[in-house]
Amino acid sequence: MDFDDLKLDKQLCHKFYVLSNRITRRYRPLLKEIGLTYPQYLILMVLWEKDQLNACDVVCKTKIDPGSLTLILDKLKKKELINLESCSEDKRKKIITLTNKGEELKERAIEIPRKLSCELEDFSQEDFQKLSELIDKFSCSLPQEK
Amino acid sequence: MDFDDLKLDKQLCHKFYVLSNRITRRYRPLLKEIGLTYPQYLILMVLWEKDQLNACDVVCKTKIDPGSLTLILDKLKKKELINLESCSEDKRKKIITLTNKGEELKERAIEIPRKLSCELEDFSQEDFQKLSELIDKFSCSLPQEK
DNA sequence: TCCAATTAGTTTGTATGCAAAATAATATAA
DNA sequence: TTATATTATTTTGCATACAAACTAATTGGA
Repeated sequence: MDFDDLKLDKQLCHKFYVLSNRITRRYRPLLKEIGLTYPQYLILMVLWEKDQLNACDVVCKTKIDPGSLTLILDKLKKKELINLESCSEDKRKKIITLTNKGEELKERAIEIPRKLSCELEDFSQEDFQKLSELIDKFSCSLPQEK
Repeated sequence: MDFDDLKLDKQLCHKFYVLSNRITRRYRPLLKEIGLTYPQYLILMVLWEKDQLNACDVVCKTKIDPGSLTLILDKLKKKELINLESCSEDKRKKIITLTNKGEELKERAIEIPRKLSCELEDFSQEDFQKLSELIDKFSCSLPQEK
């Protein structure tokens, strides 16, 4: 029988696994300077774009697991970067709002993508664009999750 | 100031984060059928290609964190899929070997990449190849880690 | 030869990712 | 209206990912 399909080098999944972890590792020291982890950074990014979201919105945008989100939000609250309150119209919903401190962190965070993009060597804007598009296309070609 | 660089949609890192998790999630039910997690599957894949590796080799190939590897290997041993023994020439090294049961699992595992590749719609072999190449190129353009 | 690197692996503590079950509140259909 | 379904979030338990500190064994250089 032919087992070539089981060779690690051929697995796109493994390339994603490796690169995703490696990218996060790249962010880590920079994020540490402003006291954030990567998922915490994701959450703040969506809030910096549009403040006052509920947990569900954040899950939708960041794709962070809902179960994990609860814990991470608690941590962001403890760091006084966000406020949490339940929605008066729909008490199931939890409204997330940036504090001043959270809003101000944006100024320092903006340096992160800038620093990191400078690190890339021999990877052009066009490559970047193309890679981005292919990932989106691949994403769309995967079966929907429920 | 311009904060466009902080928009989530523009972050390649996030695309990787999302897709990598999504792919792993796709594997999970199939792997569950043969009693493996994704990292466990990675380890077995390298052993199926070449049996009798030490922990360091496995780290190199799979890029699994060394600290995590210790635990995962213990679990694979508990499932009687591998044997662990220390190398006689260099006692620091830990030799990993497939058991018969571990070797036999290959037959069932081969179905996994086959099933999953069938799931992709509108994503051609050429796209696949191109994506794979771009990821490699991107990978190379990242600064080396120590 | 002997000690200072270096290498291979382990341990510890923190932070997710995730499935699945559980809660609580709201929407909906009969 | 009322029982049922759905939605939003939390909880629980397990499995990594990772930095950092640590141990043990081996290598290399003075």
